[in-house]
Amino acid sequence: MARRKEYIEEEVIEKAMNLFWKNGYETTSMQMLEKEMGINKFSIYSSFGNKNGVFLESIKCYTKKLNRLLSKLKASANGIVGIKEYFYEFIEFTKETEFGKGCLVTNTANEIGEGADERIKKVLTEFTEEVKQVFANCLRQDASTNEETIEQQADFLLISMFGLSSATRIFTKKQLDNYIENIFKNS
Amino acid sequence: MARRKEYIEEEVIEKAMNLFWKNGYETTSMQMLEKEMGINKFSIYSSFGNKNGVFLESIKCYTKKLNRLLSKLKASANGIVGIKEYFYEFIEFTKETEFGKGCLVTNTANEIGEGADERIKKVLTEFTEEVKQVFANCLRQDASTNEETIEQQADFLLISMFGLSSATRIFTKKQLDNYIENIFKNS
DNA sequence: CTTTAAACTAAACGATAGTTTAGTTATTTA
DNA sequence: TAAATAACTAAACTATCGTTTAGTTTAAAG
Repeated sequence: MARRKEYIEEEVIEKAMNLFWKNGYETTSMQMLEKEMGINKFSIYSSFGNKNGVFLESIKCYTKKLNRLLSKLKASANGIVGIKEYFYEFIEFTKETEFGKGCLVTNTANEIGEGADERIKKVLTEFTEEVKQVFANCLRQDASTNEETIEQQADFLLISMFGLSSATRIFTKKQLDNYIENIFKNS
Repeated sequence: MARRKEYIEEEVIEKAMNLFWKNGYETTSMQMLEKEMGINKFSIYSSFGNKNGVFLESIKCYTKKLNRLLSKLKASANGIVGIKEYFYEFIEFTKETEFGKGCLVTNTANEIGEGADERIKKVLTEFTEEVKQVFANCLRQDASTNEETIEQQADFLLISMFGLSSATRIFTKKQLDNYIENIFKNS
């Protein structure tokens, strides 16, 4: 019975996501969000509750983006070679935006503490677990290995992803490529 | 010709370091520092200039701590096996404090952006480069390999350290051990 | 058209951020 | 022992934080 929103929530969240991605959670202020999202504080609060709410939706938006890469890996039947390709695509993905700010999920995992919003912690652990399962499924496509080995290899690749994410913030493309090659040396 | 300080700067910086280590730079406020360091804000500012100054000295204090582990590696002549031992000692080191907050250097590298204090960025890159050189020297102790390979292997190990640092915040001891074993599988 | 309620603007909120200052206490040294 | 000066305490400072509220505009529904 009343006025319609003049903005699309998915659109403004994408802009918020980019700001959080670039600056991290703490450094990003509501004023910065207001400016970047192009809407008033009132609108932000009525749509997302509070700053944590904006951040939560931003991470969901981010994981949705990353999930496009991940679905490609899910669909592939190239075993560990597919994972290697995913690693290369991942470093390209982190360069999609002009700033070299690693991976929002990893950045957040490194930034937040125990007191952090439970919903955010949940999204992070769930996404991390999902990535691990995708890796594990790929590994099962290759020569027969027992489940314990697969689990360990998947963990290894997952932690390697954390290193790669940090590395994209600091190291050169050449160093990143070299890192990936070393991970998959015996594959 | 006047009163003496009632605190030792090295001692209060160690306390500040623990707070930054636990909470990160942004989350740690001057009030928290005041309480933890046990001295007045005036004293903090007269000793360290500003919050950035406290943080800078905290990182220097941290790298000094880490350098004790590193000197052990420098002194060792066990080649890559020595590096592996260092990795294991490193995860123990991150558990020295009751909170599992990874490595302060890595945390900071993941938190700060372009606009960060140049002195802090300098300390981080210098320390990172030093670790890489120690790794490289160890690698030279082993079977003859050319300099390019050594450089690449050192980069690989350095990035692996970043992954391990993040991982200590999230993963179990078992998973960390498994990760290290995988890194050095073919050694 | 009029009613009605949601979405807008913009200003204000209290709390806390990092930093500085005024005034007091203490100790060295001449 | 007195003068000088650095370190102390505690309060105030301005700016900005995240959040809320009061008042206006807009458009859907009766």
